[in-house]
Amino acid sequence: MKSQLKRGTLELCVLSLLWRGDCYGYELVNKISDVMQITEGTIYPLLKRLKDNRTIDSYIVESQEGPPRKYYTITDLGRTLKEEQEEEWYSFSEAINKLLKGDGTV
Amino acid sequence: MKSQLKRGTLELCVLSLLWRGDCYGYELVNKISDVMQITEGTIYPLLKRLKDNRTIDSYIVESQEGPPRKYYTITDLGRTLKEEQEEEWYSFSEAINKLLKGDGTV
DNA sequence: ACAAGGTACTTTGTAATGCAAGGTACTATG
DNA sequence: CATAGTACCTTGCATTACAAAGTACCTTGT
Repeated sequence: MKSQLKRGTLELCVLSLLWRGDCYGYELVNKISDVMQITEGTIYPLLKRLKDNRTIDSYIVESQEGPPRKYYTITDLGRTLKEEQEEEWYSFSEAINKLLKGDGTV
Repeated sequence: MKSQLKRGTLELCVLSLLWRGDCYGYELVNKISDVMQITEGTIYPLLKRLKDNRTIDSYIVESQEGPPRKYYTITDLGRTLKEEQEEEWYSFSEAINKLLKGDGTV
């Protein structure tokens, strides 16, 4: 059940992290799982969707500590989407908070 | 896409409204759609799930202004779940906000 | 009486997506 | 060489918001 809450926000989380700097997939998994429980099975398909979308792009970097890393970088389109989704998130979460508190609005 | 955000929170919204007093389905649709766009096709199946769950219960009341209304009332189990989900929502939304703002945590 | 519109409920099917589970392959360490 | 850690990817399932369509009742205007 809890997993349902993540829907729609995970994409924003990824865009937000990439907005601050390129990351590879495994790194994103680690960073995000500090904040909420997720696994690779969630992130890799999401990254693929975002790449198909042209929201992000990728490039390979060799590593001496293991297999090569696929770094992701946010595109201009991605930046636009990130701004939009951030707006949406804030207004949505405020609406929920308002409803939960039962301010006159409802 | 926006619809994805609602996942997991709609149930909490319904429980929260019923926590404050019994409502019939159509009334819930109207109250919630003040805050976010939803339709009957979303609420009625949800109410059915919650009833199967024993989270809520229902009773029929005749109406002079149209067809009889099916009022829903929250059960003790429902109250417990509402408290839990409310907690979850607050901690989840704060975690997202923290990630979006890029506080040291990530 | 009858059409139109609002109230109220229900069901069916579809799309989106988080996640478990399984797989590949490389490097370093014991 | 076995194990563990890093890093990637794919398949299939479960959940759930929602469009669409249908039923049935009451009120109001003509």
